[in-house]
Amino acid sequence: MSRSTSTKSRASGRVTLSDVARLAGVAPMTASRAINQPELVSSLLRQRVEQAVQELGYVPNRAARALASAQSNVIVVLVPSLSNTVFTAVLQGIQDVLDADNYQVLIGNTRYSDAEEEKLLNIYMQSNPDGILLCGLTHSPRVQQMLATSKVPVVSMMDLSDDPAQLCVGFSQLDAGETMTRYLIDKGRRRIGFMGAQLDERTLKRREGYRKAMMDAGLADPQLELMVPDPSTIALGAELLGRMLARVPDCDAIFCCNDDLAHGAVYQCQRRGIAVPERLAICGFNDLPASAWMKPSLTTVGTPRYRIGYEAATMLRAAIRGEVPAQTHLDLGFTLMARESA
Amino acid sequence: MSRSTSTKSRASGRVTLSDVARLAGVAPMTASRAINQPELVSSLLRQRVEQAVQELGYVPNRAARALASAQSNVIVVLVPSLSNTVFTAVLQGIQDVLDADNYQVLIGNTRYSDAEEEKLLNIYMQSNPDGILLCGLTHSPRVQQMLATSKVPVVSMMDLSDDPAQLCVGFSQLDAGETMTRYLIDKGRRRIGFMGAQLDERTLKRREGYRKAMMDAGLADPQLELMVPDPSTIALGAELLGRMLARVPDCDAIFCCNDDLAHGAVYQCQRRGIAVPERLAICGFNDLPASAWMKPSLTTVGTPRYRIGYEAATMLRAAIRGEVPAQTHLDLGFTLMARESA
DNA sequence: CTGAAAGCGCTTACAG
DNA sequence: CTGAAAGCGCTTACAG
Repeated sequence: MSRSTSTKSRASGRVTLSDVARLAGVAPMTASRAINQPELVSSLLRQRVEQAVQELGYVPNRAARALASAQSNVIVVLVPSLSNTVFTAVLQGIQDVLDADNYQVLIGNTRYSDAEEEKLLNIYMQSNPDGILLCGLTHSPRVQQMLATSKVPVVSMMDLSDDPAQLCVGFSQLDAGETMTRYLIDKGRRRIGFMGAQLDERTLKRREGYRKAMMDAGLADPQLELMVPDPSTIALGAELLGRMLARVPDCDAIFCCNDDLAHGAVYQCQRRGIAVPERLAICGFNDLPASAWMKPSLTTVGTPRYRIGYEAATMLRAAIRGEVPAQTHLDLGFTLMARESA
Repeated sequence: MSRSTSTKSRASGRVTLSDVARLAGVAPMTASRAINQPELVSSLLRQRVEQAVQELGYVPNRAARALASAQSNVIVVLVPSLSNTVFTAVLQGIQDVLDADNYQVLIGNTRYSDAEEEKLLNIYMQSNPDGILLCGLTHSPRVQQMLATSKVPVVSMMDLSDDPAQLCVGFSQLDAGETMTRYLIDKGRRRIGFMGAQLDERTLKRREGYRKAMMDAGLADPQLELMVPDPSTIALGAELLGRMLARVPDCDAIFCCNDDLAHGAVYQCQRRGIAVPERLAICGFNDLPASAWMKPSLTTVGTPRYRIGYEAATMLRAAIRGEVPAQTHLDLGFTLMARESA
């Protein structure tokens, strides 16, 4: 696999801009312009360059461009999970904005781990990103420091910050948790359990809302909270339902921190012959596709995940361009979906 | 926001390797070695460099490294969907192999479109990837040409190729489709429908297997095939079930090309009071988490998606290192999951 | 509208 | 084990 020439050159063998320029009979600078800012080049030269590009199959070298221009056109997105469709919908929204714009989106999966987030961000900072999209408001001190010193624009997704300076797009997880709980209380439920898994920031916020509503109604009871750090799955929901009923036999409703858990709880009730919602009301969070179709259909909270990604990317792009944002906090709201299960 | 110095410098203001070297009192080359190949540097200088890195908060510039070394450490992965958990599991397997290795994984979502695949690959080739991971065996001529001329190692995922030279990891989609159909025939079903959506390569291969089994049993009937190009969803499965029964009233089993469709079909049967499996057997493909838990539980085909990603990434890494693969085709098989619905 | 020069921040390929 | 020189493939910042 030796090079055909015997020079000591480190050339990669790939076609470069200089090759294109030579074939087109112009300076590399002109070839560069013809490709990136064609309106600045006479149509004659532009055509000659375009033809040379075609003929040689020229592919620009992104690393060289990034180095010379000090602009990477890279956007880093860190999500806590790829198996949770909530975040893949967020990613879809992001890509729909950014793909069209010649941005390269680096997707990192933090697996709900602060340490992993730190590690990924550390690696991705090497790519000198133009902007960063994160999930949630709380991050490790080192992550906060990295972001602060880099001065790269950041938009936080999913929740709304208390800090007015922080760019964020989402909805109040706390309000949503409170709203769902009040709905159950209004339906006459009294012994309302809360089932939480993963114990990520959003689950804890939803529980805060649950607590607030229970407290206000004078129904609070620590026994009613069942929290485990395991990842949310249907299987876990099925298991936790059993544990909840064993611990609180008179439990008459369960607010699951997300739909996966709720699905598992409903399926478990079907197996055990527990009537939903008559004997036990069950509700979830996020409104996954199956929730509307299963029997009984699931009462849950609809969340604007696709739009969160879409609007966050739009806001980030504006920030990168140095535009002053019309608003730093974009509240996209949530929707209570009252169905058969509660 | 002007620079503090009045030089014409294009310097980005970021800390560079030279800054580290200066502070450590060594040449940039030595600083580079201390960071990337520490075993080649005396422990004294190594420590001085490490301290300088800490003190300055040095972050290496990946673009500069890629340009100088002609090695990007980028791996491109193209999947047809991010909302389908099959592919997010594949990605998980890939990341578990590659994240540890300082590779940067670029994830592209082709949305089941050849044109989009072509566009994404075109853009990603600018990053000069060390290797590429694709889903499926068939690609547009231009994609094939790009891959051929670039000489970048490629591993195909999901199915097994007829071409012995093509690196691939997966299982026979055709055999799986045939196996599931024979299972239904062996159960005494005669009017077995096939419901397919998206019409991607894998769905068509599964249908081929279905046809083969039906033909062999003398049960083939074009009326039994219901194929639509729309994306697979639960809602679509529910709708298609209605259309299938309207068209083939004596249909006694339905093989859905994937679990989403099957879930929708089962839910629709529940709504219409159609007994599953007594009146109508329903089965799916992929064994998503809900399939084992729903009532009736879903008969389906278990597929090794995480392992496909894991093994494909492992094979690609070996190919990048120039190792001769022990085998070019890795068949990970599939498992018929016989449950309640069929 | 076009181009010659310099430089982005690293690593290769030597030489000592 | 250490380092001076050159170069990777582009774009910036000028100058004409």
